[in-house]
Amino acid sequence: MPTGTRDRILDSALAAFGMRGYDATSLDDLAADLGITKQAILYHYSSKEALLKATIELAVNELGSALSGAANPQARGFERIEDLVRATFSLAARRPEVLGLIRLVSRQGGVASGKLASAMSVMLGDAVRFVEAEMDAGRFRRLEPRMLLLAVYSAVVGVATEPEVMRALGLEPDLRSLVRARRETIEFLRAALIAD
Amino acid sequence: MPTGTRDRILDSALAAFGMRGYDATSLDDLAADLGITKQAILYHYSSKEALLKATIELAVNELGSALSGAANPQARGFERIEDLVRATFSLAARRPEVLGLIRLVSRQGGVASGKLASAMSVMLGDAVRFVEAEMDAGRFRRLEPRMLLLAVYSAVVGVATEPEVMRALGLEPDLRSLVRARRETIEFLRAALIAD
DNA sequence: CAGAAAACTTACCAAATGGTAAGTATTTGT
DNA sequence: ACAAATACTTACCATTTGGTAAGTTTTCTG
Repeated sequence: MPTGTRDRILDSALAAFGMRGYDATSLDDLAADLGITKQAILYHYSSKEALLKATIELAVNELGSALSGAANPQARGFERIEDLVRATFSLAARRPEVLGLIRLVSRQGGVASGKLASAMSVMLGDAVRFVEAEMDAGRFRRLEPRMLLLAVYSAVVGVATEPEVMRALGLEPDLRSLVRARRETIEFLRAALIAD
Repeated sequence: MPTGTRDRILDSALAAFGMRGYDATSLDDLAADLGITKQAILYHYSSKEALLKATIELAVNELGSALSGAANPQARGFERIEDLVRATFSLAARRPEVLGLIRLVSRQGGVASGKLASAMSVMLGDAVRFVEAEMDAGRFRRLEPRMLLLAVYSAVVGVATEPEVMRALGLEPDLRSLVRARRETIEFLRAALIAD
């Protein structure tokens, strides 16, 4: 629970931007939800765009700490991937808005994508090195590491954040289905990654 | 090239909604691009929402015909998946707005998602039956068919439509990279799907 | 060729939106 | 105790937005 008004605004904005979209969320809506006036928001954040940047920063930090908290440096090979996928699904269940916002920005690009890109490329750089090392050790199938990561990222984030497609497949996007989706995604990735 | 004004509006709207987003596109913008007035748009489509529904219908049809045109009914096993992935990437290169719009709507849900969901569930139903048959024949690894499709769909559409993540990975989202992404995605799926 | 239907345009409008200016209450440092 | 910074609110405002009403031109039809 955030204490200060500033944090409450940030939290509410992250939820609204991540779930309903940036353009679809007005400052008046946000203010009404928080029981304050729009100008209180503009006091803490100089503009709507500045608020967006702050929410992106928060989302990237949350994703980063969720993943780094999960990544046991001892773990080798597929175990480590499994940990990361679990952490991603856990985040998707706990705070869907975080992945929602990251997806939104990473697709749209725009002003704030610079921050996201630079923060992501550190994480992705580590990931590339890990995958390369595993390939060299013969534990992972040899594929182009960056493309492989893109496919893995897309699959995991897509499964975790695509409720309408789940519905079209006749699956309700509730917690039980999400757990099954996680299990199946891990099996899918296991099959794709592990060298024979 | 569309001839009538009505078709030109639809085409332009699909491009704008799919690439920049629904809320981010105003009817005035659209009208200015087309060299007509906003009221000309509202003459052909009763409201912005009605226009959105029409663009979704068009996008679903384009995706449908791209996929059904690619799916050689003779093809069995992974060949068929390969054809579909190629067709999806080809569509992503030719008309990125089509996949963009579908992704947008499938994530956002909202009013128009009903149309999309019903159109998609036919295609997905066929896909589920195909995957199940291949599993029964022992050609595909046995996984939960619907979850498998969700993962495959997410991976393919994600790779094909996530330019910012590609950039974060140090890959320029140009045609050459897209071709490589396609090849790597196919290899990735081959490894994941084909039974030992 | 008349008239009516189709395909627009010009003229408005009410509501919503992001943002500014100025005032007020509250906390804080000295 | 007092000034100054902090944390707001009330009052506006220009612009944009989707949409309506009514008029005008073009095209089809009998």
